[in-house]
Amino acid sequence: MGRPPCCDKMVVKKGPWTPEEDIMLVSYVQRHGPGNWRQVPTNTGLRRCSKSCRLRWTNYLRPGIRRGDFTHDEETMIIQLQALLGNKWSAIASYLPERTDNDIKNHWNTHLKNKLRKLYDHDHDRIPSSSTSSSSSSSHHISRGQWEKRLQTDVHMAKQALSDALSLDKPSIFLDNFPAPQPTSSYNTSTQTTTYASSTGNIANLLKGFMKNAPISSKSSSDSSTCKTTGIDSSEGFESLLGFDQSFGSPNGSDLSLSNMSPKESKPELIGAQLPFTMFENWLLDEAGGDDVINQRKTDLTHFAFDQNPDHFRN
DNA sequence: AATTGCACCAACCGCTTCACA
DNA sequence: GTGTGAAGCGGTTGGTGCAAT
Repeated sequence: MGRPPCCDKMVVKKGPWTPEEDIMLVSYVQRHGPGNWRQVPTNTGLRRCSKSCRLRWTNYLRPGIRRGDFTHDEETMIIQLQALLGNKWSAIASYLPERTDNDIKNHWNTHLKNKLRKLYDHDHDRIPSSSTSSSSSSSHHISRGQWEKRLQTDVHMAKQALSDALSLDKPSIFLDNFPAPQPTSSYNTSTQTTTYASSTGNIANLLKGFMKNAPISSKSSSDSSTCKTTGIDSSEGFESLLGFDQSFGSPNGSDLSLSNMSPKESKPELIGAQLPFTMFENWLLDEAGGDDVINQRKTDLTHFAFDQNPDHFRN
């Protein structure tokens, strides 16, 4: 016997939220705080699944969410974090506190993934197929094996750079560019009171839209035009975004430098904060095995020299 | 002007993890 | 240790708007 549904599917409303519903939810959360979502439909009269309420709050109404255009720096961070973490959107979102995991996921799926694919397809086109020997290939052609090896190297270098960043007794380029992860969906209740008081952005917009009697959610279009204005269309532009050298002269896919990141974007209040062992460390060290191996790896990583290949930190 | 195809993104679904009795 | 409900998470879907034909 399966788990009973979280709510009566015959009664709950589905589909886009109306401004009225948003206001009901916002006012409830302002009074009671987020959490206990099960009670929200009952207490607010909203004919919505508790899950839907939580999602609406987390992904849209929650204060502190920045919507609209992803900056170049944000895109760079997402790409690099995705390469490191995979599709762990909540983990990635923890490094971009103003963005929701859903937003990042959508942006990745609709923009960044396609750009990466184009980039790699472009390179694939220049790679002789494995069945046809590349004995006569020109100098800028590399074999499929070489290409795959370089990809592996990219990932390896990224891991090394990251590990170095996690070395606590050494200044870290990584730390300067990636702020400590922040809790995302699990809303930080210790700060919520003040945050509610200043939850001007989303709620003000919400009310503005409500006053105009215009749906606010549907495409806050000016917001969602994201890459139409800022997107990098050419693979050449995307190279610069990634720091890739498309000719694979060096494995720049591991470039963790975000030196062009503005102070605002790098969230200076977080820089230098001692990182607790996070999922990054766990992820790295999980692979290592026993404590001896871990300690050895940390020692090794401490001596990893970033200037082995200055290209890694080129803009 | 009508139709079609595509991009975008909010919201949903179902599985997993967490917390607690 | 086990069962149960709540919350978290990632993949997917469906509605909307816009551009191309």
